[in-house]
Amino acid sequence: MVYRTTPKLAQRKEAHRVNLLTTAIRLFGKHGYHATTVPMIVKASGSSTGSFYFYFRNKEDVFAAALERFGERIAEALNAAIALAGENVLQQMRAAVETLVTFLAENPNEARILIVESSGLGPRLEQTRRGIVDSHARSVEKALSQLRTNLPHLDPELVARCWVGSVYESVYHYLEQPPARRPSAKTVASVVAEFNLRGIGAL
Amino acid sequence: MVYRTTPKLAQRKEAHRVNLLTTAIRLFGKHGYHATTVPMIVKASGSSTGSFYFYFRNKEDVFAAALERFGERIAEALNAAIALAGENVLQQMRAAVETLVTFLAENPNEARILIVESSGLGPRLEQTRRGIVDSHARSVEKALSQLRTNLPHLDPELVARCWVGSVYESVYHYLEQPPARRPSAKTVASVVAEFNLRGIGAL
Amino acid sequence: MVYRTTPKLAQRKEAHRVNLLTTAIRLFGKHGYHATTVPMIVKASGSSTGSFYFYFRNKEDVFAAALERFGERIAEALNAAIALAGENVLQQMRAAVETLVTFLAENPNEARILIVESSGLGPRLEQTRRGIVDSHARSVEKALSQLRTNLPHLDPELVARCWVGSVYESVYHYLEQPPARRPSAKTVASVVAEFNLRGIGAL
Amino acid sequence: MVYRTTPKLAQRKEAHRVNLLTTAIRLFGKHGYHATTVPMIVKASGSSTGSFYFYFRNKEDVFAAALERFGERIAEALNAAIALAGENVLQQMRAAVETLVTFLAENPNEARILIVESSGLGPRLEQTRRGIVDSHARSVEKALSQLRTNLPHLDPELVARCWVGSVYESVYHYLEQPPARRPSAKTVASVVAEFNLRGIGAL
DNA sequence: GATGAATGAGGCTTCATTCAT
DNA sequence: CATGAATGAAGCCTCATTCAT
Repeated sequence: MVYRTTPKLAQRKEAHRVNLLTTAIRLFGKHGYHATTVPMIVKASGSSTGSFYFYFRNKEDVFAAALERFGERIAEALNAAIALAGENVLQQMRAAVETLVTFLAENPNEARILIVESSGLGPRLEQTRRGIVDSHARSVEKALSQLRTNLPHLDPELVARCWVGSVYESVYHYLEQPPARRPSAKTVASVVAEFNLRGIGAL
Repeated sequence: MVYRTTPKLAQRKEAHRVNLLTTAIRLFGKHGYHATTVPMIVKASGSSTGSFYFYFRNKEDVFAAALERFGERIAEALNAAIALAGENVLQQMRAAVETLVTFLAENPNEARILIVESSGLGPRLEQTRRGIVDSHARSVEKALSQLRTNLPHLDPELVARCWVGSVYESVYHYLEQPPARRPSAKTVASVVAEFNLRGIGAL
Repeated sequence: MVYRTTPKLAQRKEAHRVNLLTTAIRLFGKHGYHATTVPMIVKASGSSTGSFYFYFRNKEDVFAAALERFGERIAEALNAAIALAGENVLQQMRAAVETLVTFLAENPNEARILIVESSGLGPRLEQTRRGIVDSHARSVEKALSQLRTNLPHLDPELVARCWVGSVYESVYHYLEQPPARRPSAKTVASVVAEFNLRGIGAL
Repeated sequence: MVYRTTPKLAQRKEAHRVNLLTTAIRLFGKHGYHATTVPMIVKASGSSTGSFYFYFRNKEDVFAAALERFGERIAEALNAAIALAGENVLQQMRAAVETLVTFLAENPNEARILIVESSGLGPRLEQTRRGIVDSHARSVEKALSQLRTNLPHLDPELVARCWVGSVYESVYHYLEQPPARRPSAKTVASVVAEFNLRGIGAL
């Protein structure tokens, strides 16, 4: 990782950091947290141990960074989709589920990190994961509260978990299948959305 | 681990093995797979390293054994519950969800092992986990096929995943809460069952 | 470090531990604390990293063990010498100084560890060192209190430090000289004893 | 480290160097040689890594510079004190001890560097330390030679070591005490002087 | 069968130092 | 001259596993 050209320093730094981070995500997604070693990341990214620890406090830190960044990207995607879906809350919910499924399916490495690898890694990462999952859950809860008038009453917190759980497990299962056997992400998305909307009694 | 009495050898052996396994489950459930070391298991069970490796091929092996045993117990519990529920498929499905949720909630260590810790541990354990999850999914698929006549058509494989995902995530969330804040397992079970039955259009 | 013979297990363990410790002392004495690495100790003793950490918690721990053991040996030597010196406190003091100097000179590695290498190594080791030095100082203080009748009054704590400092620095200097140039340890011992006894006004 | 004014270049450079050196001394005195890292010095002084290595060959080099500078300052202080003490060699010796003790006590960081931290750091620094200690010892030897007529004969080299050792250890001990418990530096100085003058039989 | 001492590969991390800008 | 990003050697330590007793 030697930059002989002359983009501005800040750019080079950012590029270096991103390069490390991207590589890390790929490897974490492929081998999992524990099986991915710092030397592996360093080698695969063409950087050096020193640089790694210059940009990240430690291994946990890159993982958290990957998770956080992914959380932000998900939030952006969801917000955009919801905005596009107009005023109708039902349309918004459907859009949200479909976007989430699609987005996860399109980012398999990150999805694996979030869904599969981020559990059981100690408090800090559990915390970060929780942050993301909870934010999904809260969106659902919020939408639910706007719909509740004529819906059967179910504990919204729990329903939100069901919602999130069904999305994650579907995507997990989807990603585990050999690409040849996979249905289109669109299909998965719409089935899951349907299931969930029915689940709350909205269809 | 000193056996002064002289029951038959086979019994002593089995007791020793079970003792190690039980201790391992507890520790895996509490600290997770990686944070639980063989010395920890050995010390906590009052056994010895040598015995550990006499009864289990390696660390992965105990974990797999724990997982498999738990899978069997779940299957037993589900079968019993379904048998009790009579002929009505819908009743059976509800009984299945409620039993699963309750059973997981009542065995938090094992549940954590299954839901939280068994992901991202390499092919073999992933396989074992898959076996269990898939068996749940297949039960759901089967029930679905008996109901399908008048249900909206949704890919049964996928629906089964939604079903399983909502159960696992609910229980995960349930277990993460401080006992004081937890609703009763019964409540959770019935909400999840309701959600899932609605999800397939059966309510 | 493979023991194929069959002395009792406890003996083998002790021998292994002592072997490690002795090697460590030699290397610490020769290269100092920081320049001595665990791999060096392991290699030189024909043991293994694992064994090292089986017998000692960490590098600091061996050093402390070396220091403590040496402290005990010094105390034993001093007590024996004082006992031999009879009732006369003055004789005892002289015997103490001479024994200390001689003992240090005869155990150059340990002496270096105590005098040269054990400063500035963090609280725990500083503590251990202090323990030894303080015990010397206290012996001096005690003797002083038994003599004080007709001595000029000087703060005993301080005088004790002067006493210890002069011994240590003399030995340090002695050990730094090429063996050829060294006077006999006896000579050094008696000069230092004389100086110190005069220092307190006892001669 | 930004210089907006424009004093002559040489002055700026010198100021920069001194700033680094001063900071280094403070940190070395506080944390010790090994626990003080170049980044620490650089950050604390508001300079940069590059500058550090512009002004000093390496970490050892700053330490040596600190030691040397301190050695010079001690020598100056001693010479001044001796000059002030007049012709009487005994007075000179007393003045020397008292000045040394006081000076060390007044410069605790540097004193720690000299007494505590400069041992066991490899040949070069050992050498530098030796230079300073030896110069003290030689002063004592010289004074001794002027007094010897009516003194009991003791190997002057050794006596000089006792002398230095008692000063260092006293100051070491003095500095280790919490400021609240410390007697005045003056007191310490005079006790040590008394002890040492008696030690050579001059009182 | 039971024991636990012994092993060593390999992980994570620090930090002195260099050099391009 | 000043800066600080980049480097990588090397240290400490853990832990799954083996095997002699």
